[in-house]
Amino acid sequence: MRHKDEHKQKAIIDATVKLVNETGFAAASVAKIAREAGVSPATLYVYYKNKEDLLVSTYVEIKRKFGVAVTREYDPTLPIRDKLARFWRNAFVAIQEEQALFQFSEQFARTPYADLVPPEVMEEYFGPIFDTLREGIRQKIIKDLPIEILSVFMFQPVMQLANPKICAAFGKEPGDVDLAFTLAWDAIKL
Amino acid sequence: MRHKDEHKQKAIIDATVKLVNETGFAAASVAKIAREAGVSPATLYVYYKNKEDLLVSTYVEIKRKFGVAVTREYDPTLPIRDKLARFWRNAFVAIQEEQALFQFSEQFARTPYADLVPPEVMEEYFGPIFDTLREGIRQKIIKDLPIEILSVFMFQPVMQLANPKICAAFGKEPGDVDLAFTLAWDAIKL
Amino acid sequence: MRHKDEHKQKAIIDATVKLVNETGFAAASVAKIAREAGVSPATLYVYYKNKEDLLVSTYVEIKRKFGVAVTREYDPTLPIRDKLARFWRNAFVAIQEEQALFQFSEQFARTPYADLVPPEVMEEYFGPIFDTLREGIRQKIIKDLPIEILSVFMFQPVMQLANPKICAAFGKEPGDVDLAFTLAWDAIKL
Amino acid sequence: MRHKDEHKQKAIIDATVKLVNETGFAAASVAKIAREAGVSPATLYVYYKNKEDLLVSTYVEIKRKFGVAVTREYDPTLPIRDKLARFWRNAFVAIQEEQALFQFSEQFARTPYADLVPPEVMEEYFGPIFDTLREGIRQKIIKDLPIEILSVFMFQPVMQLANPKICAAFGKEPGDVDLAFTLAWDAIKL
DNA sequence: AATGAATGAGATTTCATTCAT
DNA sequence: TATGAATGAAATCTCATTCAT
Repeated sequence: MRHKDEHKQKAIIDATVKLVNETGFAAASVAKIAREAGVSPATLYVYYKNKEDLLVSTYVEIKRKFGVAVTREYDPTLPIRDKLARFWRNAFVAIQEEQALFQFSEQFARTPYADLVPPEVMEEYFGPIFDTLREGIRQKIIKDLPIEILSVFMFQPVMQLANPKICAAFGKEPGDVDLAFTLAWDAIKL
Repeated sequence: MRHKDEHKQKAIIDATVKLVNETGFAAASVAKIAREAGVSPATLYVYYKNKEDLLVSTYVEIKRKFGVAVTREYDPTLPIRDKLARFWRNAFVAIQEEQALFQFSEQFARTPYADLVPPEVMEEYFGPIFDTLREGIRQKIIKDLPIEILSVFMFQPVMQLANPKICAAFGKEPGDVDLAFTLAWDAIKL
Repeated sequence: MRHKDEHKQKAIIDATVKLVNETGFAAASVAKIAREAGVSPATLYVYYKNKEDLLVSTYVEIKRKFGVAVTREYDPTLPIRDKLARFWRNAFVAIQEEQALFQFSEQFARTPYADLVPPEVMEEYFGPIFDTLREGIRQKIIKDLPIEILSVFMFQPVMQLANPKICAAFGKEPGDVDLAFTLAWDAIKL
Repeated sequence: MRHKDEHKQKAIIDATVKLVNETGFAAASVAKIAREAGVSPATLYVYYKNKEDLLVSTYVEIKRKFGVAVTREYDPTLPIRDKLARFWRNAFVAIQEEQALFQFSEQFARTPYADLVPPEVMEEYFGPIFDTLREGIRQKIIKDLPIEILSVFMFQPVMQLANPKICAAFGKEPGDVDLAFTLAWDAIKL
């Protein structure tokens, strides 16, 4: 018997991301995704239970990738501010480098589909960030507020800044990222 | 598509928002929207040219409503910080009060459909906000950065904070909103 | 608005019966039925909720027709034997005249679909037959056995005899039917 | 398709019968049958040419089994009535013991597939029964009618009586079967 | 012999829209 | 204006079967 073809798996995910980004969730049909991926629509059902499974799995996989990218080179010995700065810069770079994946995840996250993803999954991928914020609070460096709220001020802006559709002007000059981080930091620091 | 039966018009918009929120754009079919609104599918085409027109019009209408709500009681004589604080609070209250409309607009905005809406429309609704930021820069009260970037730090967080799915803990206590505004202000103030 | 087209309704039922008889339940697809009926597959779903509804409704309708035909000219004053003879002859004629409908119902009845039909429906259509058998028992003309068992001996044979595939030789000669009824009567009479 | 793995062969037949009985011919797909049997869909094609072959072979095999069961302990020296009584009782017991196989064969026999089975095959399995009826006619013990018609009156009822779905009340008491045979015998005896 | 992967063809059903009233 | 009927096109998914191992 044959083995599952890793190449096909990747082609399907890429096609899904591309089509959803270009045409939206509503118009991204299984047939079109399959054609884009160069496989038969039936083949898609060898890899995924159904369309929902395809979309949710793709989302989770993307979130995992970003989780890895953002927490890359995590150094627990750094000062709080530097740790957060690294996460911030990592996030900015990752989003810039994988615009398509990011756009997909942003679109997906606003969809009712998103409720199907268990929250533990997300928690796992971004744990170090939350830990760092908690540590900052304990050390009285960061304002004593719920983690979700601090996260919103710290990381929501970077997601917009890295999106050239929204902030075309941003990120071209060296120093832009450090400057923007300062704003985020100013928001949450004590 | 004007002045036919206002009551039916509203029923259709409400049904559209409800269905898109609950089932997503892909599953919100004309037939289901019509059933939810208590009219025939054909009736829908009396009010809107086609499905795209229905969705885009609904979005623009929602944005208009939020524009009005956010810039309500605009007082040009107030200090910069107080003007922004009012926008902020208005936004928070408006989102809280019209969760469904807000959710729809968030979902819609990430859709390729959103590109069909001319940017001037948005500019018109939220003009006073941009003016205020520009004025703050001139007065050297706010950091001298592109308006889009300041907007991101100032208003992106409130959109998340007002969403109980993301920040369940927020907004229950009096003072929450003022406190949160302080964070946003700290980010952009000089 | 338009009205539902009785002609189309009938065309769909006829097409269903024809295709199921000729190709079996498995091969009788909605598309083929629609084509045979001269309507769009989508139109079929205006009249029936889904394929199962189409098949079950068709079956119930056929049973109703046969119920009417078998109990036609029911005369409560006749002797038991004559009443049963009339049911018997009616059944034979009805089956002969509507071979296709009968074949469909026979095939359907052996299908798991048949369990979806509530038994009261059948009871209603064939009530007079059961009443007559009960009366015969009371009058000590018929063997005192459960109605189902008597029914089996009385009416199962006629269903086979009227089927030319099984009994090609039967029913050509006048007197065949009366003769065959005698066998059924001999089985259940005291 | 002979003598590979008898165990697998049996598993496939059992799965076929089970699925056809529970979900009908239309829904009994090769994939589901294979899963139920615990083999790969491809394996099925080692044993049978195609799906049709699987179904027809299963039917013929079941008919063979019932033929053997019904004519078991055939004693040519017995009187006509006793020979038929034995066939009758054998049939009743066989159907009762192999409800699933019987249900499958009943369902299959009404299907257009059934026309693919050459009639000689059936004749071979049930030959002794037909011989006995012919003998009875010759001895002027049984009514002089075509064999098919006598068969219908003699054996159609037992097929229904042994089906608990139709005759739930029947067969529980000792003597039920003998009593019922009397009815069948009364129908055809001179 | 046995199998999981792969697929073209086709299944059922729903879609957005128009028609006739 | 308002609508239920009607439909071609397209949706998702499963089918029986073959392939490569």
